Amino acid sequence: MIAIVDCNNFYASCERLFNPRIKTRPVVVLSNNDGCVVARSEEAKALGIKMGEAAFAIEDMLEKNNVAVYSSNYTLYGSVSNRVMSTLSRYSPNMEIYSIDEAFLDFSGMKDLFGLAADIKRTIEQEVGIPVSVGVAPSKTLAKLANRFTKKHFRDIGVHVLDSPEKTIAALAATPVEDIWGVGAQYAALLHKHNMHTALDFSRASDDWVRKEMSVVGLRMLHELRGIPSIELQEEPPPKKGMGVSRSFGKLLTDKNDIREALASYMAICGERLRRQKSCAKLITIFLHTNNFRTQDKQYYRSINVQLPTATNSTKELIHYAMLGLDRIFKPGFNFKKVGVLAQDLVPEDQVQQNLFSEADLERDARLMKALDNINQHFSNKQLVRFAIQGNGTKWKLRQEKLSACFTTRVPEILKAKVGHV
DNA sequence: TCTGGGGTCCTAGGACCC
DNA sequence: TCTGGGGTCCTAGGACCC
Repeated sequence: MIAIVDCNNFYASCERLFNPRIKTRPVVVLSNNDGCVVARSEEAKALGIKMGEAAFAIEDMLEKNNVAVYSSNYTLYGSVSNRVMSTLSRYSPNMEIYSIDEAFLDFSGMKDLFGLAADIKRTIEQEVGIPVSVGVAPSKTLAKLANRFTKKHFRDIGVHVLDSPEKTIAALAATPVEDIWGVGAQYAALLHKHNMHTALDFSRASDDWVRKEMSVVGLRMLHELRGIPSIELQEEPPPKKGMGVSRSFGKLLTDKNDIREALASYMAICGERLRRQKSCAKLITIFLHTNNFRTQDKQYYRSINVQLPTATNSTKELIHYAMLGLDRIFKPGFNFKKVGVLAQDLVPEDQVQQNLFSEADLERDARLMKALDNINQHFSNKQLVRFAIQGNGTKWKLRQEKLSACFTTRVPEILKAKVGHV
């Protein structure tokens, strides 16, 4: 049996954790750039605020309903996540951290699964202060389904175990196809078109039809819903195949120099992440595009691959080649919204084929990067030390107007408690 | 004026080789 | 009038997840 533990409204719950004053107010957290809603408390959901809704479109409504609005504070959420995960790891030797707010636990061979799940819920809420829900079932997909089922129908219990055919069928029948893990808008439309509306309907579809219409991905889902585990628990996260950094600009940009600054800064972040996981990239992809929500604007989307002569994770080298790429795809006369970079063909740092002629440079570069990382790390990854080309971000940087403090990671921002007189 | 970012996996089709 | 077939690698695009 497999359990999935999922933090309820995670980002919103994190904001509440350090700000008791918003315990009873509706809370929403916005995406990067304060663009759209990415997390909502129950009260916010009850107001009809949708996931992904554009913030500017509901501004008045948020104010009228006294909604507490926050910019995303990933440093804070990451550190709360670490606490949740370390508590969870006490409950099973085999665990997969699936996302910032979810983990699968292997419950095979364990007894009293309901009691165990209930204990997890109680403990996380007491020790970390984040509400969670737990679903337990024979497969990951059914565990996710059990989790959603309890959230919808038994929220106050927050724990559900599918340990009998009767309970499984009841949960399948109560779950619309679009709520199945792995079914998005396209597959949901397809299933409805063929008269399958609940997970139970889908679980009774024929293998051949599903294979043909939904590929092997659909087939795997189908088997999982029938209780045959087909998606394994992944304890070690597999090495990343690529890593990308991109951001929408705080405002539209037309000037190539501004875009160069932004791209250099994203490349620097990417380089830092590469060094942290001790990888080098052999290929980088640069892309640049306009805002396709603005129908009044001419649209432009281009990307380009730049093969690096030697795999590298030196910010200096990476920026150099990123700029060459940008030179080839930049075109004046457009309102640009976003630029980004993907580092691909990653190889372990210690397996890089070195170019015979540049070893001295490589070593010097590596020392420079190490010094730079040390300093920046000390200042909570704020990229205090930058290359000149990165500029200061005044033209393109994100809007983050409602950022909460880094309560858990920056000493000056640790929560202060006042005790005694008012 | 304002609509996120970072990933994964799968498939189809083209290029190329023998 | 005829115009192979199979394997591999690459890329673009689609679908999904949180």
